Amino acid sequence: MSSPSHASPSQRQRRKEARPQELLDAALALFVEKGFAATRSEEVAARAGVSKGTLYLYYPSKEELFKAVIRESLGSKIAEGREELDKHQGPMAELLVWLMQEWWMRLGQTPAGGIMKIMLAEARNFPEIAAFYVDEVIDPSCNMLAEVIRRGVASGEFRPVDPDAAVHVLIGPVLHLVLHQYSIGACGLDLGPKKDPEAVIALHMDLLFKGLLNRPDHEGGSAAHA
Amino acid sequence: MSSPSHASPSQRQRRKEARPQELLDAALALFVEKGFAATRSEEVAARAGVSKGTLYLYYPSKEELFKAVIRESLGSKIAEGREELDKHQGPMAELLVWLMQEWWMRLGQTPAGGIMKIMLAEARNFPEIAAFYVDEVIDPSCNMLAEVIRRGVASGEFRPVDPDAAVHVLIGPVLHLVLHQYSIGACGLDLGPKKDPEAVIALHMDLLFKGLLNRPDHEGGSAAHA
Amino acid sequence: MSSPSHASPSQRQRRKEARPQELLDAALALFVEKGFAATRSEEVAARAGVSKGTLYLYYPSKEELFKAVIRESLGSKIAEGREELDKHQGPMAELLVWLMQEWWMRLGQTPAGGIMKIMLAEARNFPEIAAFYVDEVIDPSCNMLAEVIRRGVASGEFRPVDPDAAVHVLIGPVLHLVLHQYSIGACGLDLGPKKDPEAVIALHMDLLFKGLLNRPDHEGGSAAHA
Amino acid sequence: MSSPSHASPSQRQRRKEARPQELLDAALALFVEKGFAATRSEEVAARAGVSKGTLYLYYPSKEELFKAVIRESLGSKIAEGREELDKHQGPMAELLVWLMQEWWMRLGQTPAGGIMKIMLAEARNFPEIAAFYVDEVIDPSCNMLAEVIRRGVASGEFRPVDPDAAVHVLIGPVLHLVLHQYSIGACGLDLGPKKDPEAVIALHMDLLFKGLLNRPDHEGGSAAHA
DNA sequence: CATGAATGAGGGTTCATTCAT
DNA sequence: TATGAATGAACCCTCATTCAT
Repeated sequence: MSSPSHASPSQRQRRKEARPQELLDAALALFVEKGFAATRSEEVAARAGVSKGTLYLYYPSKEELFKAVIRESLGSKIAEGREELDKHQGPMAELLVWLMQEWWMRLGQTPAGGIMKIMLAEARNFPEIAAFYVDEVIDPSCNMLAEVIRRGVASGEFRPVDPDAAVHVLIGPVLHLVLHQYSIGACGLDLGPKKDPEAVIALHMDLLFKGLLNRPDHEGGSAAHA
Repeated sequence: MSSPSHASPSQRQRRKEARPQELLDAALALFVEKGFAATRSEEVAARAGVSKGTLYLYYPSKEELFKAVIRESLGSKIAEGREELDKHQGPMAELLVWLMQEWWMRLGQTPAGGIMKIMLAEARNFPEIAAFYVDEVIDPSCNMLAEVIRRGVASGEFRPVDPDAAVHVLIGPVLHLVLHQYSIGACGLDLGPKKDPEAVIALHMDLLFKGLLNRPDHEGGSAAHA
Repeated sequence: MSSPSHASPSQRQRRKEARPQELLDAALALFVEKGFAATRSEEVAARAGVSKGTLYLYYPSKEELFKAVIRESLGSKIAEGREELDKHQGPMAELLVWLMQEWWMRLGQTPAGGIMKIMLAEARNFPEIAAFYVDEVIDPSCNMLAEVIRRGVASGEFRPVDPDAAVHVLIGPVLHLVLHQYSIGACGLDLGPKKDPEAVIALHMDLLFKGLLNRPDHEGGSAAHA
Repeated sequence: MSSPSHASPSQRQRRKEARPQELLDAALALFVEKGFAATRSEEVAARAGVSKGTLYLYYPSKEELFKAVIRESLGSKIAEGREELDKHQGPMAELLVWLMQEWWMRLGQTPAGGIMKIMLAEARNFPEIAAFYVDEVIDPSCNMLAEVIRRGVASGEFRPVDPDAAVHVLIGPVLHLVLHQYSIGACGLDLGPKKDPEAVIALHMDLLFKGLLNRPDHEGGSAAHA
């Protein structure tokens, strides 16, 4: 599937349609690992099992390849969350938990999450791509989450907070986990707490809803993760 | 301050000792702005007001310069917080607020915060630096914050939570703001909510302590998500 | 005529025999327009309505294609002038005028004239072709013209001049017009005098025969192109 | 002086100012010999005795180098002829002879003449340069020669001819000789008549003034070059 | 110490040529 | 026979690094 050299010659024709995807996969993996600038286009080609020149049959330049990687990886992932929001019926808190977990699984567990790291590292060198990323990924995501907060506040489920600011509190820890995983976390260092990201997310939700302060009033301290 | 070439001869002597620091400052600013790979060593020299060759009198290679920048920027910024922890008397919540605000001011408002972005981008290409960063920055910071949580829990101020996991919830939003500021936020795009980072931090603290859920002040526990 | 890809299947059979010529035509046009090195072989194929690979079925390399273009374009255009010389009866001056006009029409008005430009540009890179060109085109042409001069001198029609040197005076202006037309003249710049090449040739003949100097003696100053 | 490698190391500093000229000379020679496209920039550098990178310290691209070659070679050669025209007193015929001979010596005997060949070959690929060449070289030259003709006609020395058209007749043979010399003439072929370009020019002048036709009437047929 | 001219390995990209279909 | 995907050698240009001054 991703074996370097050309395996049997009879497969060539069949590969033709898979090539773009194979190249995108290779590029994503390497860009995440080494950064965009530090990845040589020949490496991408080699990882996809083709020669340098072949890469340029499918993408006219390294930068266009980068854009294609972003489009392909993030393009459709946004609309899905939106749909969930629209069809959800129960309390917003439930939806938020589901969204956070889903996000972690989609970004934290797949190389697509590494794109965030790339964007952070290269945004200033590629303003055009940064703008694309903001328009296609960041803005829709934030808007959707803000809408969840807004509805919760409107229904009285949530305290009255600024939805836009709350979104960043919401996002922060998950983003942190994702970014960490693809940079320092990938260095082979043994980082105690990051061993269990799901637990962090669970606690994040628990704290978000109930707060950190002890409330002697009623609940006798149902903390998460004893 | 940054006048290139030859100023008055008397100033030169004075400069000589400042050179290493001037070079590190220049390098830090550029690495943060453009990334390590995309910064040309000649640019660094020019920004420090010296010639290309001079740079190599102080640092044997671009990579060593990079390491020096990181080392220099990270050194000993940690101890201060530790002291504050030891001498603090009031509730831990107060200390946490002070620490978050302090952190934002020190990282968000100074170029040193850009180091986080650099580390994120280059950690995998410089594992030794990453290890250094973990040992000198991440671990101490996390340990200190964990200690704050731990004390709060012990005193009954906080609910019983896993301190290590809580640290990441705590850190996430601030880190997010800092990283954003040095990458996408620097692209000139207009990003609504990020216009007021202090408000985000304030809300972060508010939510952290009191939770998002509406609590009719005594009510029988409307906790979300058991 | 130049419809690419697959026309009707019946036309294809017919085309097969025309292919070599179509390829040569396409190559000639492009070599004249852009030069040999700057013309991509795929362009030649595309202009001939075939694929890149097909070109190599007919010509083993771009260089061989170039040689074939030259050979094909130059073949046997010389003999005709020769015949004219042999059967001509009147004064040599008349013949010269006819030859010059004929030459201009054949070279100046057809893409074949561009070959001269190509030869000039590429002769040193393709010495064998240059030799071929000298043998097949330059020498016969010059010899024929020299013969015209020689006869004119022998019959007393012309002053006694060195025929070989005279040939170059004869050729110069026409060559100049042809070359210009295919290089600078094709750049869209507005070049006053070159708007009327025929007038230049007419004047060339007039000057050649009667000279530029005013001769009060007898003929009452029959200048060309008042 | 033009020995490839770096001779003695002490000369380096001294060479610095000579470098641009050395590079231009090398580039001119190679462009004339092989054409612009077919000359590798590394070849130019090697011929100038420097490395590839050094070339780019002086000229930002191969194309800019090309432009510099043209400017440097042709820039000032035009005005000089003009001066001669202004201060000349005797008959225009004398001036024309002088100009033609001068031109041949300046273009035919120096590599600068090869630029004409380059322009011919590359004009269509570099319209900007072609425009420059027309403005700076062709137009001034033609205008000057037309002026000579015009004065001769006005004074009665010459027959009434169209000056602009006459210029092309005048130029043609010289141009032909120059171009030939740098293309086919440089292939090592033995080309009889071209062995003596000065003779061709002399005959060109003789024919131009007196014409080719035998004129029994007055002067007893003083032909040039028996 | 400081300079900046010079180097040359290396990276992105092109394109003549091949070959499986 | 025709195709066009694939190759890989070259080419232009950059830039980290060196070194003579």
